[in-house]
Amino acid sequence: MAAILFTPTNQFPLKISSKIESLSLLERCSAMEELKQIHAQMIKTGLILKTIPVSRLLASCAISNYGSLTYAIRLFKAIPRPNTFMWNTVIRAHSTSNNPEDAILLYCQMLHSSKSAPSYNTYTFPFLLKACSARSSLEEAKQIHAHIIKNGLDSDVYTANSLLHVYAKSGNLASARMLFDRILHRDIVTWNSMIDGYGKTGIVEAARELFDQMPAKNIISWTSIITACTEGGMFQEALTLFQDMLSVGIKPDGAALVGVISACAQLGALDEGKWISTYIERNDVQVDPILGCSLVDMYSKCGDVEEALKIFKKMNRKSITAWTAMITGLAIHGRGQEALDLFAEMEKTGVKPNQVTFTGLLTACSHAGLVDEGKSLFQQMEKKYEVSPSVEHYGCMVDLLGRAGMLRDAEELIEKMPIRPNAAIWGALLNACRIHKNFDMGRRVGKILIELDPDHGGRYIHLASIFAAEGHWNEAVKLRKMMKDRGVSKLPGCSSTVLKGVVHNFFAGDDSHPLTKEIYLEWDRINERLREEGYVPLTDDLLLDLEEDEKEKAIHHHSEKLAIALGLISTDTGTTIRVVKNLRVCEDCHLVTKLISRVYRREIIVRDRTRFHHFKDGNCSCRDYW
DNA sequence: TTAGGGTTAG
Repeated sequence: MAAILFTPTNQFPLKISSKIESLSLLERCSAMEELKQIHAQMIKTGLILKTIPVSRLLASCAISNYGSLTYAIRLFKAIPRPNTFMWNTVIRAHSTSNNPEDAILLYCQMLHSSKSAPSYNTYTFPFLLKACSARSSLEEAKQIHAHIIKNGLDSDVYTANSLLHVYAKSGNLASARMLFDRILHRDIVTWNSMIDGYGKTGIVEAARELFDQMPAKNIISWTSIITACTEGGMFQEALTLFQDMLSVGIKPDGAALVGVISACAQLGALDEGKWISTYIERNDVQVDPILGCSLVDMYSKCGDVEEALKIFKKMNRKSITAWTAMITGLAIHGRGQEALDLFAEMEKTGVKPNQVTFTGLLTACSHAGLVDEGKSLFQQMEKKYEVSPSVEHYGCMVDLLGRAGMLRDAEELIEKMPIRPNAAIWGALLNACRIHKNFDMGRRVGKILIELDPDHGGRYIHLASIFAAEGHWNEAVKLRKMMKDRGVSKLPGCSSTVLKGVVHNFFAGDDSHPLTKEIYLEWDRINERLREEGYVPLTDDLLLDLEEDEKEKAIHHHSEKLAIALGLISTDTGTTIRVVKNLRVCEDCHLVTKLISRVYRREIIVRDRTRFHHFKDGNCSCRDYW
């Protein structure tokens, strides 16, 4: 008589009467509770002793998205003589688990369990190598490679691809390339692994060359090259490749979109980011936790924090990464209190903060001047949350105290910190000395920094500007000479603005733009109009020993001013102008942008190296605290 | 059976 099944979902036929039926039921199963019932019925009917049904049951338990590895292992242990398929199934399940090392242990057990004949087959090694890849264990991969050669399985394309992947992922590109050249019948996976491995190690040009040579490309090839460009800082190329991908008719999925969304985030390309957002909605692309997180990050970094919040609130599953991205987003917009409120909300949901979350939180406190809150978080992070402060967290604290004018406290923290302070820590203190015009401390810190970071031009400039501000021109000139003698150059300031999908980059005094004449003429008009409003250029930041009018000329050709001037002549009245700058905005540019926002009635959003400035009606969201 | 995706101080 057929067994009766009672399922919570009632989606099942109510009986198992044959081997075929058990297989069909397993295929339709979608929850562990259902699987357990099938298991029970299989025991009752004796089907559990049949190889194929028990193999399928084991696979459902071990590999399906609703399964349970613990349950699978119990089942596996009860099987008297597991065959190769069953061994492979449990090895495979462990390779993607939290304990991939167990896959290797199982392989050893497998070898011992069958001494007479080899129990592995070509399916075994890809899983094992995946486990090595997850553990970043090149040594184990090499040992497995030896087994593969010994057993003559190295010509199997799956095995060869897996080996290639593990070598490429671990940065062992010479071995990966050797394997690649030896594989006679390369398939698309061979090519993709190679592109992804050359991309991950930062050799984007080589990845691009391979990509162009590929006989046929699929969505993973495109994703790999787009992601490689984004990770290698070639954001515009990532955007162009994305357009190429669309034009050849490849429909992007979530993973492909993440790469290009990140490129938009880095570029501050809001319109392109919005276009992708709309694409996701119109094409019903599933917004999984990773895609959602990258959208939140993109909207925050493109200056639209409200949209970031909307997306964040809509996300069903909020990972710690998503919470952190949102907290950091609020932080860089100076919305410190909201960042802290969001953290409190996160705690209620039981999500545990990590090191990056605390970096975001301390940044939030720093940019909003929330000194007590920052101090308290810093004290609690180790005691309450078991997250040890890293050099980044000390950096945030030095910045927080320093910006707030508590220079001595900041210096004391550096003296007491258990980790060796790096250049960034001293850099934060030097910046605070500059803001609060503490020249004595500034000189001291500047000298430490130049010793610690002798190739960083910004350090010399910082210290020289402190000397200059004090009127010590000789010392400032000496530093400039030192820089020149040592062959150190300063990272040039660069601002960009995106207009109709095209990125326009400007350096200070740049005359390479096709509209350069119009841009400089526009600046002259702006200058005249602002002076009528009482604008007096702030040249204090300049270290150059120049006459006042020369200083003004230098300051008026700063990259952000050129980008804003282009924005004013190229966009309609009332359009928000968005600029991204690689360095900190100078005092004069900050003042000018505030005035432009009032006089020209334009919202201007500037993202500088550390944060956002929203200029509107003559004010800036940073409240001049930056 | 093998290949692609997210958050980080100054």
